[in-house]
Amino acid sequence: MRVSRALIPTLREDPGEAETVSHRLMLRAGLIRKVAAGIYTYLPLGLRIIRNIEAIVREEMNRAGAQEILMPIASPAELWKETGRWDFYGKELLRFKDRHERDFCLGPTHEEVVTDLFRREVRSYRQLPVNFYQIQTKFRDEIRPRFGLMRGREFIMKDAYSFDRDEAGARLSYQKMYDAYTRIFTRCGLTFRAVEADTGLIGGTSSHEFMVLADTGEETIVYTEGGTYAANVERAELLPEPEAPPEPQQPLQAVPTPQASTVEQVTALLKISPRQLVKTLLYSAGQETVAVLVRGDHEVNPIKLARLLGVVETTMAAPDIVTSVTGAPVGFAGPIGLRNIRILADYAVKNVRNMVVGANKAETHYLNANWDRDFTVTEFADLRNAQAGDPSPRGDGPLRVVKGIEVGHVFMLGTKYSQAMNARYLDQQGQEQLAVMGCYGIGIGRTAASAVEQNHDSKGIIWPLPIAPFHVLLLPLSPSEAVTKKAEELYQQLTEAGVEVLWDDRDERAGVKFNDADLIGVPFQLLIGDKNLAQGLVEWKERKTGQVQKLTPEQVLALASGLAAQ
RNA sequence: CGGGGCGUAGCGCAGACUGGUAGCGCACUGCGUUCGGGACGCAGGGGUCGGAGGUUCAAAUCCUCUCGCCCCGACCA
Repeated sequence: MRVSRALIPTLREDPGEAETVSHRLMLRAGLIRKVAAGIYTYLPLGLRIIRNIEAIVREEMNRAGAQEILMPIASPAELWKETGRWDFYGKELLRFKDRHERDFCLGPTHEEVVTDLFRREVRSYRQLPVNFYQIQTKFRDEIRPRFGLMRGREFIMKDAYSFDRDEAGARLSYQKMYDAYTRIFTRCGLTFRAVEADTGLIGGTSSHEFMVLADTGEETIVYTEGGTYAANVERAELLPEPEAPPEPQQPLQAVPTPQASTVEQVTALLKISPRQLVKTLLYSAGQETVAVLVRGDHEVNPIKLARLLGVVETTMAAPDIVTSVTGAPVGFAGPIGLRNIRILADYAVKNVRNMVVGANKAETHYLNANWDRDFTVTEFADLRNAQAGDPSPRGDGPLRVVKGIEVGHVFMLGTKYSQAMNARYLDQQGQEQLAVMGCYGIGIGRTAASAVEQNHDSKGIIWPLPIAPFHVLLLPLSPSEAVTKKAEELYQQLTEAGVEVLWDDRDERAGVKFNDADLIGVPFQLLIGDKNLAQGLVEWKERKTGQVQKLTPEQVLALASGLAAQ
């Protein structure tokens, strides 16, 4: 491709709208342009990267035995009503009506549509297992789209759905996808980790997320040094702490804490450690309000709470509920004297003696409260987020914390959707059985953005070769006839040899070309200048290291052809 | 949805407080010179100042409403 004929609108300056590295660089390198919040056009270079990732995904999915199909973006409400997700999915599901006033939505995921296909077309155990996948545009009306392709509303996703005869089969299908994902992200040149995860809106019995490690990641993951345990912090399990030796119980005492309602303020005022304070948080779970006790230096995990209570979702209680339950303004809730409400406490609270708690009275806290003397805990449970230093549930050392970007997610669905939609097959005995499902997603655009997060320097992007928009960027450095002629010749020879070459044939000065080349991040630059050419040499420069080799055109041809063949 | 910020030429911004008919850099067009890390000269083109309404002799500027975009938050009582 010739730069002079292509739309590659690089920007000299950082666009004002972008903060994150990948967002900024993808705009500056002329890969994408925004159409609306979270909605982007892929320009020629950006699309080439997307297509490269898709090709790797496709190869590995096919290799794993999955069959490619393509489902529609619009789907009718009826299917979603069958599984209850028409109501359950909430505002993220973009709904609309057709001209006949029939309800439709833009598919955020395709369990309903694929399960409908399965129940209509697949009859026999002999046809199982099957795995259908597609690479398609999804729409999720995100609360807050951000960071360019990282969290878009419209985005390209590979989604796959497996159907098996039984749990054991489903586990095999799941493992195949897990292995395929490992190969895919490895081939894309990413540093990643598969972690245990929560199943969220998709549901199901268990899941793993594939996390690209990056400081800008929106997800927090915990893992152990030895690598035997890794989980999303939403999911990471914490075991009960060993019981601490008893301490003498001090008398309960109410103290004024004027202007101090947060943990920070109260601990500063009373000159105590946050570990000595126990927060009392009120949560709404459906109609019920519950009190949740966690140590001052810990955070409640609302997903764990919801799971314990057997509800879909828990939210912080509204201030008026807090006031009516505790009789005090927000900031002074405590467990002592709370009536008609379940009091759930995190395991760690059990070991806090003579704790500080809110007094259910404005600007007042209690000192020296003890759970076995002053109030009743309905249940101790794992209710908080793991943090660095917590013990691993596998007993293999302290947990460490890193940030990650979720690029892939695999789920064991069980029979959640087959049951709801009556997707059955006939087994060997002629009996109807529910298909056991799994589903598996990869964010294609997010994978591209993650690659930028992990591979860049101050000058721009450094694409891993397998997903790079081109293998080689050909840079004639002067407009002399000799240079122009040699560039044209090499362009043709390389292209014929199967090397993907971007030829910067613009009438620009060398500096401009160098800067754009570094920004776009094609892995290798082929420099043609008068001085070297006079000796029959050209330069081969690696973007990542800046290393330059002076080679003959023949050597370049051999080298580049070898790379392209990889 | 809550908080903060921003919409002025393709991009980055100034002008607004103190109202007087729009400017800078880059990019773009033409000609010439230049040519290995973002060249230079000369001559040009391009903006209903996000939109609507209002105040005023006069509005990018003041007031009201509205649309869009970005950032933080939406768990810590």
